[in-house]
Amino acid sequence: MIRRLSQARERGIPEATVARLPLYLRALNGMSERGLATVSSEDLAMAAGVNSAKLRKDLSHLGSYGTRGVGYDVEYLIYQISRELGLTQDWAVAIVGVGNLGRALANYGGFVSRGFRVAALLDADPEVVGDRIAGLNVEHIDELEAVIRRRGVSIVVLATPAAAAQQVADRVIAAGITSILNFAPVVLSVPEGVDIRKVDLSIELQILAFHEQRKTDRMTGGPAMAEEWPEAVDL
Amino acid sequence: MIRRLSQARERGIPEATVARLPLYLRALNGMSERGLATVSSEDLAMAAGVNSAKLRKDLSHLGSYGTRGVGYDVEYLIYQISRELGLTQDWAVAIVGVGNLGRALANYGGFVSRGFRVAALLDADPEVVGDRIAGLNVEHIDELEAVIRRRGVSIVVLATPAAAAQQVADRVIAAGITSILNFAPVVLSVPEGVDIRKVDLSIELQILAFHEQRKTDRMTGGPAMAEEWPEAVDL
DNA sequence: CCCACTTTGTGCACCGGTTCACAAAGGGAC
DNA sequence: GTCCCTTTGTGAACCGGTGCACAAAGTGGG
Repeated sequence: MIRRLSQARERGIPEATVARLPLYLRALNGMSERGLATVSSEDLAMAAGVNSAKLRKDLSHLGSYGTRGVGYDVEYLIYQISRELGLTQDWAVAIVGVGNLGRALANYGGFVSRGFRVAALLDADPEVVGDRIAGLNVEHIDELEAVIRRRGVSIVVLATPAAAAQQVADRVIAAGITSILNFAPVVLSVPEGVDIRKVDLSIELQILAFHEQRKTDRMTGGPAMAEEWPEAVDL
Repeated sequence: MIRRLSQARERGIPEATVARLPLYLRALNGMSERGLATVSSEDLAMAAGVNSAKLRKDLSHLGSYGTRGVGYDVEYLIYQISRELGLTQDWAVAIVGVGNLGRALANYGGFVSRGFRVAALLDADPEVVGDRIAGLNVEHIDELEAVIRRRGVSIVVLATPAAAAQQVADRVIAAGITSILNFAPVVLSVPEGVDIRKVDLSIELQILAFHEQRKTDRMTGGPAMAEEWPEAVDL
């Protein structure tokens, strides 16, 4: 018991590990549904698409929850990971910006299934304010602070146009929010202590394009180094 | 000229660098619009939200495109990064799965602005096949291989339900696709040489929740270690 | 032409994360 | 109780990436 605390979760779980816990959780939920009682690190790692040594080290950061010679108890591990991630509590999420993406997010089932609940939708366009989407009334952005307070919102999803994102971010931060998921293609500047995660669809495609280009270059006889850049391009 | 090739892009740009190039590109485009001719690593790094040494090292992997004492020529650097990322060519993208998310992606402006063109929408549901979305006819999934060939699609975006994703992935890979952007919450298993990038909205929220929990724990007098897990939980 | 100033490109030390490989621990058979 | 088998938990080497700090390279003024 003392041992567990000492070398395990005492202080901080590596960021890389935190990012993989949801993956393990999903795999475990699948196993739970299929009625599996225990699982080895080998099998779970396979299902989550990672190396088994990495999985074991990740889990060791939470504590010593496996049984040597047997594996991990599926239900118990689900509970432990859920608790560690804070999914045993209910998180109220507000989505700001109800365009195509905001609508898609509001209707996305994956949120509710975990501990997340879309508690508010907000937009600046009077045209959409008042609309009913995914069982919620779209409220006006002027109500932002009031809505956050009233509904106990603690995570905000930004799905606004790029131009509005920083401004909205400033307001929600002033209202006490410290966790933001940003879909707008801008670099937000935020004070110390505020967590921002960014999802950028266009960037993902650009990374794919880079690799795809490399692959096709290779096909067609290697990158055409010399002619690739005409030597004297003066601008 | 030989020097540039020797220590620079000869072989491979670090993955971490590739992931940041789109960021730099966006910042540069903003500067170009505002009429800036040159920019220092300090300013560009600021705009992209990274450390200036990192920016310089990243750019040095592409070649030696700056001028000491001056900075980087904005237009020239835009050209070089675009070319490196393969954005000087036109990429035909197919979106499979025209639910809420697929629709949002089809209408998302960020794609077209870079070298990406949504060339096809496909779905299995006869209800939506034939619909016109973002100027495109939704085609039936049975046409997948034919559409990929006919339209010269080289990147596929998966926005299907989780249950269908692996099956669709297998088909597009068999049809010769080697770059996939996956929005379905599953771990796809794919052969060597196929690039998968994954965007998972629910995972991002879970990571935020983890940090948010830590923060609020700290507020309320540190994590309640002892009582947090009742010692003997036997399952 | 030379000097002072700016800014790049990079060597180097450092750090977080990954992977290997194995000792420690538990289960089950006899 | 002892032995063998399985599987965890982790020490240690390794690897990619980060950031400091500075030499090299270029600009502009006098």
